[in-house]
Amino acid sequence: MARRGSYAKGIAKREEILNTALAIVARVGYSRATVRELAQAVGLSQTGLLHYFGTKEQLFIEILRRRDEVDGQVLDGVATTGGGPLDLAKAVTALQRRNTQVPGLVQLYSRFSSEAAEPGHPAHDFFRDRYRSITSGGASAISEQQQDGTLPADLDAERLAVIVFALIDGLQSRWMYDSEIDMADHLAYFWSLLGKREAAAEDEGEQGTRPTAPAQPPSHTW
Amino acid sequence: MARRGSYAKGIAKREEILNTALAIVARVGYSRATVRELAQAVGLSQTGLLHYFGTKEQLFIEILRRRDEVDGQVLDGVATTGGGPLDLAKAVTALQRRNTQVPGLVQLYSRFSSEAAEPGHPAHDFFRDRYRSITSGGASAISEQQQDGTLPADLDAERLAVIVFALIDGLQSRWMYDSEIDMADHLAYFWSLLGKREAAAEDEGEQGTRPTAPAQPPSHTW
DNA sequence: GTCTATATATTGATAGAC
DNA sequence: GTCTATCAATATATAGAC
Repeated sequence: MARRGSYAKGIAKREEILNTALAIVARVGYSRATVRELAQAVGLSQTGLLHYFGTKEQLFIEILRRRDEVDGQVLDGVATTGGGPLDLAKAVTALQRRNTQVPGLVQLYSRFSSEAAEPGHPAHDFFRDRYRSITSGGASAISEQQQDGTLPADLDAERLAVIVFALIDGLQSRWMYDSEIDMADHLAYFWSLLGKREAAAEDEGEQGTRPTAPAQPPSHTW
Repeated sequence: MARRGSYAKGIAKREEILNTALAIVARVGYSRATVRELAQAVGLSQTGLLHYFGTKEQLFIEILRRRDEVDGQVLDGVATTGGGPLDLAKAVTALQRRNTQVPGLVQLYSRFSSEAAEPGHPAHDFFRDRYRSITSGGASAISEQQQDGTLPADLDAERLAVIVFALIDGLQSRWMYDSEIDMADHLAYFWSLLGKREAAAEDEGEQGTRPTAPAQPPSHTW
């Protein structure tokens, strides 16, 4: 993109828009999140908003990217076992619990990803890459935990990673129809079925956001 | 609905439309499955098609109902262990393998169900009820297998049922982005993690449609 | 029952002024 | 950078003839 005018200001405004849009979508969901509606919510005209993102799809992609970033930061503070490897069970369970608070985002993800499944869709590559990324990241985490002894060594890390993230998606789809079902609880139960488990079991009840380790460990960007 | 004119003929035509539409959608997917397109495919005008189903949503609901019926019939011939209870692992694995052959239907299900997650959507109740139905059916099957000894007795049948069907949905979402991943294989692997397993393991390789038992057992309509 | 023609409603995108 | 005004593309639904 050509940089003219106040470059820094443009970025800042973009950030501001993104954060607001993220909050709006989280509340009103996908259907009402038209470009017009979003523009109005951030105090811009439709054209003004599109000026920053070009198309609706690009805007939504950026929203989801931002969400992933935020989630990654949350993970850093909650899912590392005292400087050890990422505790995947703890991580995904925490994120799933978090999702309960932002139904609109869950809906955005569900609908947008299902639409973009079509090969020619502008967001197709984004989701494809994201899937691969989280799967490979998840598989790595599992492998580390296996060496660590916190997960059984005979598990197929790659296949398990695919299964875990598929389960997460599926639970969200289900939850949208029945908010009574506890996504985090089901996820924790799944981990408990894997045999040996350290952290997954202790994460049953409340949604306490106790900062286990306020250190500054590596950022898990997926 | 008021019955006038040839009632039987109306039903027959409806059936014919449904079967054709099912095949069309299975091939072209959701986006191209507009009422117009579907109407043309069955040799009717848009209005002519809508005459039978009222709205697009109703049409799609009926298509999915029909699909479930067909799937249920398939199950009857493949997933019963010699007159015993339904082998859930075998059943869902077989269905998942079947889904590989009808990408358009997988897409229809994914997109339509994500759209209908919105509370006011015409198809919301259909999916809600369907989820409940398959979950309760799945939980029953698991319970029976536990008594039967083909599944560990300490499993939480209800929670496991939710997990299984969520996993199925999630694998489909993933598969649309990466048709290389073997849904049935991952599903089978999941079952293998549950400890004791009888039938799930033998279902690894090919997609042979050998009719294990050509009997006429009870129909599993979920 | 089925068709033609049309109404209606949305929405994302663009042109061009300021 | 931002806005007003407008375009253009769908797609569903309906009116009314045959």
